[in-house]
Amino acid sequence: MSSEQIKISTRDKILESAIRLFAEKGFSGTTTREIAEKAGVNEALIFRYFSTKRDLYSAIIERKISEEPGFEYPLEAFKETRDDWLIFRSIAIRMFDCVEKDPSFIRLLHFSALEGHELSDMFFDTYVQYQRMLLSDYIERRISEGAFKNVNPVLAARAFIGMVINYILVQEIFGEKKRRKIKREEVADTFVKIFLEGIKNN
Amino acid sequence: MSSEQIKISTRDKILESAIRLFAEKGFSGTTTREIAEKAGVNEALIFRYFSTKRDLYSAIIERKISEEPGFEYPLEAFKETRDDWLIFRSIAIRMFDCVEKDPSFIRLLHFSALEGHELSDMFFDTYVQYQRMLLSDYIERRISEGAFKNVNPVLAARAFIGMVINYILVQEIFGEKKRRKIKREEVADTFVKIFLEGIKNN
DNA sequence: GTAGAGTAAGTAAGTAATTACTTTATATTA
DNA sequence: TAATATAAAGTAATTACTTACTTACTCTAC
Repeated sequence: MSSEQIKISTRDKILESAIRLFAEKGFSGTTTREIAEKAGVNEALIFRYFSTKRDLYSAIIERKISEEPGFEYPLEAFKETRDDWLIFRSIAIRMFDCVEKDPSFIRLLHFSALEGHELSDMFFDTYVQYQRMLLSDYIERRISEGAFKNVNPVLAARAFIGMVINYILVQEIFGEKKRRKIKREEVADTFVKIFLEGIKNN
Repeated sequence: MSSEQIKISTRDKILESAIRLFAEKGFSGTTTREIAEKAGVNEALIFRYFSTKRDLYSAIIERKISEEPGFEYPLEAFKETRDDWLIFRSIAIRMFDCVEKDPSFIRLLHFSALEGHELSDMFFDTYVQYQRMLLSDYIERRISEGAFKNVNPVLAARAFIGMVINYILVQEIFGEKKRRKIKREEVADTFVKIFLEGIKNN
């Protein structure tokens, strides 16, 4: 009870290293031997836990889908607050946080889409569609309240998410990370400012 | 001189089918046998024209880099016009056009970045960086003229490009293409409206 | 407590298929 | 004649995946 050793199961070791490798080099760029080496287990064990390499990949995506949603929002805030600045800013910051906490996530998402994995749609829906829906609902309400201009709320949501996601994508995948280093807060503030000034009435 | 047959060289046939396959399945997801089959040439010929598979990939990226820049702007317009609406709208439309004309382009760009090809940086610079620079220069000038708010011009440029690119990306790579079908013009108008209203003074 | 049985975890070696790439010998064309 | 193409066969390495076997742990019976 006192000195409980944290024993990482073999299954988890395999999953962990597979996530990192698939995120780094994609499905067909990663070999099961590499995965086993990185996990420090025998290659044959992979196939004891997962019947095929593709199965392992699917297990990873399923796990990512069911895991803490990464950028989960204060949902109540969406319904009670009308503090646009706070809401949009917190969404942007939350997206930055999510990617910083789990850098393999965005690479996995893009690899699985490009490589056409069967679960990539669900992956996409869980994160992107859901988020977009929440945001466009909020925008729609603000339009009907007369606070926002009368624009297509889905397009407006996509505009805002697009700014942020694309910024992150360029940093993470196109490796601009190291070159420029603008503070996240400045980025978020600028984007929110442009967007809100652009959509607000008056 | 009269009945000049359009003879597609073997090299071009190989390049052509390799572009399509690499864009579809990535570098490590594509085999040289497939490329040869699709091109209708013998597999051995690939290695007569390109010493390795990697070489072929590089040749493709180099070709895409040197090719007509896809979305080339009316550069003079940037310096002479002050019609913000026209400029931003034409940029957005031009990006839509480019991707529609050559759907493999955006997939190649993303695959090469994810798979970490050595030329992917140059690829990125040629298209994204250059375009961003043009746009941020324009924004900077408009700020100094007092037409735009005083925001970081590079961030503003990235905000606008991000909206459009992300929209395209989701349609093309995450396959939302078929589901929704909003007219490009409506998308462009909405984005430009939000952006310009957000950045303009008064 | 210990023998033994049952089960899970681990391993080395090997499978057949596929990979990028080569070779050689034979056509076709300019 | 000389470059360019083809087909077919073959290379060594690598691939995903399997096999047959050993070890380690756990539970039960006495």
